[in-house]
Amino acid sequence: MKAETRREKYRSELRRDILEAAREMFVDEGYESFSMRKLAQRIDYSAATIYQHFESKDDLFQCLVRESFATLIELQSRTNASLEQDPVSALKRGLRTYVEFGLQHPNQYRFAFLMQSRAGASYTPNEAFQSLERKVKRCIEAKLFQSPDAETAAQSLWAAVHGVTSLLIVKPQFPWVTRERLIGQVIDSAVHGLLKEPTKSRPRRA
Amino acid sequence: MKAETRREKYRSELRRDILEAAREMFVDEGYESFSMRKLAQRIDYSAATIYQHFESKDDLFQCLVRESFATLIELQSRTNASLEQDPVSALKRGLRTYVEFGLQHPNQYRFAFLMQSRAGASYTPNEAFQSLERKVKRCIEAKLFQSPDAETAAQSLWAAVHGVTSLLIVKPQFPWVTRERLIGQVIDSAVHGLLKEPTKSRPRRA
Amino acid sequence: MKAETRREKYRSELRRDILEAAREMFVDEGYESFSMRKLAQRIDYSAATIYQHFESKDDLFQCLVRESFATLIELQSRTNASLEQDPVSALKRGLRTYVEFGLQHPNQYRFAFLMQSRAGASYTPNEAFQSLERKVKRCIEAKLFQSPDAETAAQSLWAAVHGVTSLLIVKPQFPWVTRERLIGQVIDSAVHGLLKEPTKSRPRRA
Amino acid sequence: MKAETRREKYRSELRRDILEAAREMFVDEGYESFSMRKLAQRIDYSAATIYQHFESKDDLFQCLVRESFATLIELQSRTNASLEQDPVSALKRGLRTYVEFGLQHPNQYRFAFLMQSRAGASYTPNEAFQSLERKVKRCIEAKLFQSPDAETAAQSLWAAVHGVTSLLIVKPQFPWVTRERLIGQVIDSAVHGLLKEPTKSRPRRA
DNA sequence: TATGAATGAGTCTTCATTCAT
DNA sequence: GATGAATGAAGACTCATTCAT
Repeated sequence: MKAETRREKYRSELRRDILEAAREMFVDEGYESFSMRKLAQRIDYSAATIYQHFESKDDLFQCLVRESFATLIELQSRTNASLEQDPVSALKRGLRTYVEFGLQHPNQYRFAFLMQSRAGASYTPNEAFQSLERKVKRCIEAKLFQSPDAETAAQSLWAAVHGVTSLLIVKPQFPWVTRERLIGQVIDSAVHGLLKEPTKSRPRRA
Repeated sequence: MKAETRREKYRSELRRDILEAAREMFVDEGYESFSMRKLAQRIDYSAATIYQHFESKDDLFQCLVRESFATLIELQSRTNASLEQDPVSALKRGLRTYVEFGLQHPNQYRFAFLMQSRAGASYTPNEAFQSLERKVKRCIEAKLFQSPDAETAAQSLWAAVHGVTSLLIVKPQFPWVTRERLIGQVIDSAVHGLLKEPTKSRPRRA
Repeated sequence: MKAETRREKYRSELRRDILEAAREMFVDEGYESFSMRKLAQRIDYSAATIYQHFESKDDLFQCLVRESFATLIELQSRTNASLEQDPVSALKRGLRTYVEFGLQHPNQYRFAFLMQSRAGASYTPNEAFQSLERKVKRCIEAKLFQSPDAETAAQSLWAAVHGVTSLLIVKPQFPWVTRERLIGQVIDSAVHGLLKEPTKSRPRRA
Repeated sequence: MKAETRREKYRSELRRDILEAAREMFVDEGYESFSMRKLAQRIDYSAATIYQHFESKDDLFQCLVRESFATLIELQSRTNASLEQDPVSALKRGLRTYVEFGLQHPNQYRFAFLMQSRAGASYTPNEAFQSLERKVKRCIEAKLFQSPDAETAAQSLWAAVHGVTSLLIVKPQFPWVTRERLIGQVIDSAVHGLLKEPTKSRPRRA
């Protein structure tokens, strides 16, 4: 029994090693340029070994994508959990988390939100979007938004954060202002555009 | 004479065919997965023929990118021409034009803003962006914006419109609210987020 | 008639242009790397035009080789013609001409004397060798050589000059002493090794 | 253990097969015309298999060149070991060994001295030449040569022996006199051409 | 369980050559 | 007589994957 367990533990450790190395390489090189052989070399195992843990290159990649989404969703729900009194702050926090996730997992983000074709659709659980919608609804319930239209609100917010995220990923060489500044401005504008006038505390940016 | 002309016409037609087919394929499969052989097969010519029109895969790709940008830029400059008195309205009009361009030429848009080739760096003529920046500056000169930081303003606006545009293109099956409504909300939020308080005439959306 | 002639003249001029350009390119790039298209480009004609003057790449090349040999043979016979009183000097002159020919037409030389296979054999008219033999015989008739064995003498001389020539061609990057010095030494040794003792005026090289 | 060994043995056998086949093909067709595909076909393996043993066409070629030189050098150094009192005899023996090496390993010789790859420059280890130079220097130290210029002397000797060797290899169908006779004459002439007069004991060849 | 060996299919690209115009 | 267009065949090389050991 114990031996079994030890072996299993070893097995899953190797699996993790593979995933970790693969994640870095996918991000660095993109899906097509990623190669099983290079991965094998990097983790100092034979290429065949990888196939005992993952069916194919695609399988490996999808595992990573699923993991990433799980992370995103968990991050989002954690944001939910920590009930800030202010639903607007909570909303902003969620949006920030979304952007940060994208910047940290650019390849998964690409696959999830920038590609259309092939298996593309299946990669896009919009669970992440639902989390955003929930936060919007809380703002509406608190009568902080001009309009009770949660869908339009959520979608416009999504558009805004997706905009920054994807541009920063796809055009890294563009002469952007500080990431901090840009992301802040986008989120602030998008959220404040939905708020009722008086509630609004405008951001104080130089 | 006539023969010459006919030949030339034929030649440029073939060139167009290649470009059109290539565009679709690049969009469907991404830069790396795209293959000259597959393209050749699709247009029912030998691979070698393509090389009489384009130096290399990369050359072909760049031509498409350039085309896309050219189209967008031309549209933008047309918008510029019609000088509206109100710089904010002009700005909004420009943003709308941008989104509409994307929705009407989704493949061109993809090329310009959603794809990355390996050689990436040099492919980003930001002429399109400059047109936007000019409109922003006019608003700043008219003291309508909170901050004189034209760059941050322009970039945040770009992020917003790029967000809607790309989401609508890439996720057409998502249960969006009306395009009109969504686009309006995004643009309004993004622009109003930059305006000074009093100037602001909030949009009247239900 | 006249028109015909003019046309013919033009035609043969073009033929010459092709040959001249091709010769340079063959020498620069070697047989395999030479390309009809590059040749066409260089002479500012279409590739197809070349095929109206030469059946194939190989035909073109063989024409050049034949020309080269004709040159070599002519050079040799000219050496013969100018009857120097001294048959030894005539012999040496002939050997020198041989080496110089090789260095000036390295690619033809390669094909003639360094390659074995394929059509190789046909490229090697040993007429050139016969010219050498004749000069050797004159030395023997003048009782200047130790042995009356013209064949051995001629072959050993050929070996010597072929040795320098081919080494200089194949190993250009070797740190050779002056070409002049090396060639001189090789020829002097090879010839003097055949002479009768007293006749011998040793070369005075430092 | 045994399995490992067997595998290794098999592996190195295949490596040898590849090398042997490649050598013949390189010799037959020249560097450029040689093709990995054709090689693969000939040894009845896929082209990809070759790449598990050699990095590239050039790598394969270089291995063969190195092998050839190694063989020659080993033979030469064996000659050096047997110190003969007479430096001239030692020199002649060395030259003979050189020629014999060429005749006994014509393909190796071809590689070492008759072929040129595009990347040429670095392929010429002149270690083999140095062995010859050392023997020449011993003659000079013994004041047997007319000139103290070891370089010119050694190079002219190399030219002579290379000349016979390569002609005998490349033109086997030529009506040569006896190999013995020809080689003897070439070496004698080349060496004696360098000696001081009185020392010279002319060869007594009919 | 891990792996070395092997491969078929695929990549981009270049070439000599033909043919209708 | 000259040529643009077109192509099939070939080049080196890489890859994901399978399988016997």
